[in-house]
Parts: sequence; C-alpha cells; structure tokens
Amino acid sequence: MNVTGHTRGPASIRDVAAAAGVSYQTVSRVINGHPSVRQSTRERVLAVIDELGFRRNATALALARGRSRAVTVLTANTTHYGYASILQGIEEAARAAAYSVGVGVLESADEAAVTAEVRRAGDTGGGLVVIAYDPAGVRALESVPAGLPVVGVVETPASPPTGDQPWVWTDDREAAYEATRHLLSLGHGTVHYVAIPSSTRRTSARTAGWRRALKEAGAPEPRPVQGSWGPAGGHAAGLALARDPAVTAILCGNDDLALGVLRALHESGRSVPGEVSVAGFDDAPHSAYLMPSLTTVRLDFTGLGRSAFALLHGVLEESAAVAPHPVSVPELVIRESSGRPPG
Amino acid sequence: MNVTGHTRGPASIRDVAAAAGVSYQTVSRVINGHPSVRQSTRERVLAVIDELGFRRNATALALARGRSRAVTVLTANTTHYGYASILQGIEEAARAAAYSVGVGVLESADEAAVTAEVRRAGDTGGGLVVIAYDPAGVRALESVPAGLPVVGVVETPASPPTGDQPWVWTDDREAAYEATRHLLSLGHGTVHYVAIPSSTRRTSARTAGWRRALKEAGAPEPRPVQGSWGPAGGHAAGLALARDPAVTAILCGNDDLALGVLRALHESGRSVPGEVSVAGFDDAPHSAYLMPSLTTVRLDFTGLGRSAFALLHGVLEESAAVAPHPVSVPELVIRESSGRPPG
DNA sequence: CTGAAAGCGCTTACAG
DNA sequence: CTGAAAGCGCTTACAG
Repeated sequence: MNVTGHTRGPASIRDVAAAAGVSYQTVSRVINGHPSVRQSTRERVLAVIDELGFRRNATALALARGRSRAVTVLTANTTHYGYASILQGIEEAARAAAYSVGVGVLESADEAAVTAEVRRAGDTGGGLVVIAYDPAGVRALESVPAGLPVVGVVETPASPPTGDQPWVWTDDREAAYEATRHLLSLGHGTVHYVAIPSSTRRTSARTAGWRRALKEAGAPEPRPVQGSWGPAGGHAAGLALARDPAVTAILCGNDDLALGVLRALHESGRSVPGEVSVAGFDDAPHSAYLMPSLTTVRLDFTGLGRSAFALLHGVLEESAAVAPHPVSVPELVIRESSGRPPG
Repeated sequence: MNVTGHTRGPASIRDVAAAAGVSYQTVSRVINGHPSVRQSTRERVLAVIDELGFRRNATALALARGRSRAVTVLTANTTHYGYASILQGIEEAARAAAYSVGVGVLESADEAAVTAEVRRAGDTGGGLVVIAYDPAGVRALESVPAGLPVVGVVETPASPPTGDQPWVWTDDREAAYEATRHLLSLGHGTVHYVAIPSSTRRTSARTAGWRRALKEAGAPEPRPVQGSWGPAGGHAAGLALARDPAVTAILCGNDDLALGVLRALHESGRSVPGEVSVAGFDDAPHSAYLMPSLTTVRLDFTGLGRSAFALLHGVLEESAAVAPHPVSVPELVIRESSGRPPG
C-alpha cells in the first residue's frame, strides 16, 4: 500500500488489517459478523473497510469454504415464454438469497453435447437446476453425476418421485384434464390435441390429462397431432385439422401453437369459436390480446422457478429437507376462442 | 487416497501427482498443455487423470489466475423477446469460448438497487454485458466502476461513441426511419407513434428515426403516445388513437405493443389495414401469425448478443481491440397489416 | 477478544 | 524436463 492508501487492484483483508492495525483474521471475523470482536475494534475495522472500499473476493470465499453460493440453470431454451419465466423466477429467488445464477443452454439433445454441458455447469461450483421439458433437458437431468446438488423442473411425473429425486412441477396433467373437460362441457363430441414435443418417448403429462378427460366422457380419442414449440408448428397442424369438417374443438400444448392454429383456421375459412373452439396452454402475455382472445390454462412459471431455487437452496444449505411437491394449481382462463359447437 | 482410489471429494492435482509419481507442478503443466514435459510423463499423467476422473477446479483456477472466464449479463428483463434473444446470443458465443455466463436482473431503476446489482455482478469476477434499453440498464451501465470490463448493448447512439465506450447496437434509428417511410409511401398523411418506454429522458433512437422521416416528407408530427413493453400498453394507446378518425397509420415501438394496438382497433370497429395501417418493431416469432399478420422491422438480437460477447472477449483477452460498431442492418418485413389509406 | 498457522486447489516464477 | 517455494484472498480450527 502506498501513501494514498491504494494498492494495485482492489483492497484485500490484509490491506484492511494493516490500515486498521489488526491481524487479517480479525478482519475476517468482522466481515463475517463473528460475535467475539471488541466493539471498538469492530468499528475501527468497519471504518477502514468503508474508506478503502473493501469488497470480499467471492472467488476466494468459494475456494476457502469449499462451495459457492451459485446456481446454474441448464435449459434447452431461453426465449420461449415458459422457459424464460422459470429462469426469471429462479433468478429472483437466487438474488434474494445472495446467490449468483448462471445459465447454460443445451443446444442439442446429443448425448456427448449434453454431458459436456452438464460437466461445464458442474465445474462452476454450486448447484444445478435443470429444466427437463424436452429430450435435451431430460437427458441432462439424468446425467448429472451423483453428489452434485440438482433439482429438476419436470412435467407432472407419472408416479410420485422417490426421495432422492428433488423435482418440482406444476400440475399440467390436471390442467390438460380441466381444459379438455371445459371444451367437452360446451357440447363438443371430442377434442383434438396438438402436442408440444414430448420430453421423452413416453406419453407426456399433458397428453395423459387430455386422454383421461376423453375417456371419462366416453368421447372418441383422436390421434394427437405432433406440433413443435412455436407458432409455425401450430400453423401446420391447424391446416391439417381444418380439412376435417368433423373437428370442432382443439386443445394445444401451448399458446404459441394455438396462435398458429388460430391463423390456420382463419386461412381455411373456419371461424373461431363459431365453427371450431381452440384452447391453449400457459397464458402467455399475448394470449389475452389475440383475436379472438385465447382460452387457456394459466401456469405459474415464475413461481415454479422460485420453488425450484428454494428446493435447491434447502439441499445446499442442508437446512430442513424440503419434500418434492407440485407448486401452484393451474387455472383455466376462459376467453373468446372457446364456445358451443355449431348447430 | 485409499485402496479403491477414492479420496473425499473430487481428485485434485495432488491426488493425480501422487498416483502418477510426479510433482503436482508437473500435473499443472500437463493440463495446461505446457510443451516442456517429457512425452512419457505426459502420457502417464493423462492416464491417471482419466482414471481418477480429475477435473480442474474452476474456482481455484480463477483465484490463482486473478481472473475468471466468466461474463455476467445485467438486464431489466429476461422474458421479453428482444432481451431474451440477446441473452441467448451472448450465451451461445460465450459457450463457444468456454466462458460461463451469469445473469443478474435489474428489478428496479432505483439508484441504490442498481448499484447493488452492479456490485454483485462485479464481485463474481470476469466481465459484464449490460443491456441498456431502459432506465435501469442505462443507469447500470453508467455506474460500472472503472477497471471492470464491460460492454453495453445500447440504442443507436445520437453521436458516435468515444473509444472508451465499448458499445454494440443495431441501427434502430434507421429502422424506424424506414418503417415510417414505408407507411408514408403508401399514401398516409402522417404516421402516429406508440413508443416503448425510453431509456433516458432524451429522445429515443426509434423516435428520432420516425421524426426524421416525417420531417423529410413534410408530414405533420403527432405527439408520440407513451406505451409500455407489453400488449396491455399498446391496447390502451390503441384505444385512444382509435377515437381519432384522422389516424390512419400507426408505428409501434415493438411487436407486443402492436399486438395490443391491433386488438384495440378491432374492438373499436376500425379495420386493419382497410382503415388503419399498423407496423411493429422486432419481428417477434408470433408476428407473422397474427391476423392480420404484422408488418414490422426485423432486428437480429441474437447476433447482437454474439457481437456483445465478442467485443467483451476482445477486451478481456487483450487481443486486438475491436472497434465499436453497429451490428446487422434491420430489415423491413411487409405483411398484411399495412396498406393504402382509405379513400 | 485476538493472533499465528495451515489449508482450499491451482498457477507462476525460480531453481536445478 | 521437473521439483520446491510462494502466492491468489479468504476461512477454519488452535492457541493464548
């Protein structure tokens, strides 16, 4: 330290110690709020900290403590509404807990690529949250090495997860069931389904909920139409469904898909909800402003993100174990796009 | 290390050294690709590394080297299309360069809150990218302490930035100019503007471009309508504009705003583009599927994010200085929502 | 209440 | 080509 009180680079605890006339261990005690420090000493150290603009080095802290207050989110996407909102929720909760949040994008579901990303994320230190709504995410969640703290944001599991599967989800199976029942209750003979890409080879939770509602009502079960995540997939699916005059009700795996379906029906000269009813999933910000406005199921993705972090936080800080649990109950939002069938 | 080759926790370079019968410095040389290591030694060490599953501790690396391969993105939002796409672009480029990416959300534009976030982000080590499209972002960019490497993603600057302002942008002033000219060329007497919240007290780049086009055409300049980021703001603005029968063309600061305007015009019984033409900004994924599909300006946010990282990377690695520069040229996309004025 | 020591896992000169 | 030393900035026992 020179006369002006500056060293090269930011001040360290040794700089503070020297300026305050104490050992650097005492400085450590002060910044950690350790009780056994004489009041006058504490005040002197605090004053120097302020004067020198001392900031504790997070990297050194992490190395010394053996763990860092960090969470990295592994996701296949950051722009779709649901994914982006989950990330926003995680960040919000992490910030409140003074955790830093990193993000790693799973660009491909390829085994090697996923493994590499998981490793990179693990190397950062701290815990992981992986969004497992798609094959890349599911694979990432599976390939997290034991010992690395992780929580998965998953579709509604077919069976309750075991204790060592810290998962978090919103009940989309039930939500699909409710949406389908809504359409059925309006008098439709059955409901067609345009699916988002499934996370695995097995039936998705949304598909299962839709199927159950049909079964209970004794309605015929049409073959689900495979969509994508965006409106383009919905548009293609909608064009195909529009050709079948028997189709009067369509449930879509998300609101973007529904947007494409709406457009396809319009182009095909079929009115909504006059001839065909459409319902979406998610309640994205634009859905209330479409023409017609979209009947959909509101999912609390931000809350889901917050819960994911809370669960991870519990694991990392080894506080009271938090049991895996569904988060918030999805809510059916009825708007203009659904109505009674024609005739 | 015990008989099974396991120690508590992951293997360190000392574990590897012991197992390979060399000093840990030699292990360091091997993992850093230092040339002066005998081939046979290198192979032996590599074999042990593989066997023990050794992974170099990123935290220790960062501490020893004095800097970390990390970038943290400071942004007011992660869910809006533009912001989310920039983040996606940054992550993509960062991943390719083996950098980790963190994100910090600026929840408020409040001075103290912004300063705290900037500090937190700086503590993480590595560089910063701040998205300065709004007051919180602008303030964050301004309050980054000297010495902390940072690049700003900004609106088109009014004047060329100086050398010590590493900024990146897409030419939205020009884009607004082009979109306005398009509307004017269709025969509209003037073009009304629904603005996104401005980043500062001064005129935004988009507003400036719109204004210049009007001026050049000798068209009267209506007072810009203040919107928000989402469709709700556009809806409110649209309702107001719909009341004025003289309004025949509306430019919106982004596509979400345009969506709200479209809905408001529809509710007010004014047809688009028959009575009123509407144009947006961004070319968000849903814009091509609206009814009518939206005329808009396509901005390459992902590319912008990649450029931002490239610039920061240049600063951090002290390689050839990269001059600040506009990124890609926005492209006008003409769709159904714009046409000739009535009569 | 406070200081001296050892260590977190790595790198960077310094010797040989 | 390779090892012994010192250090990055902090924390955690150990002494007193």
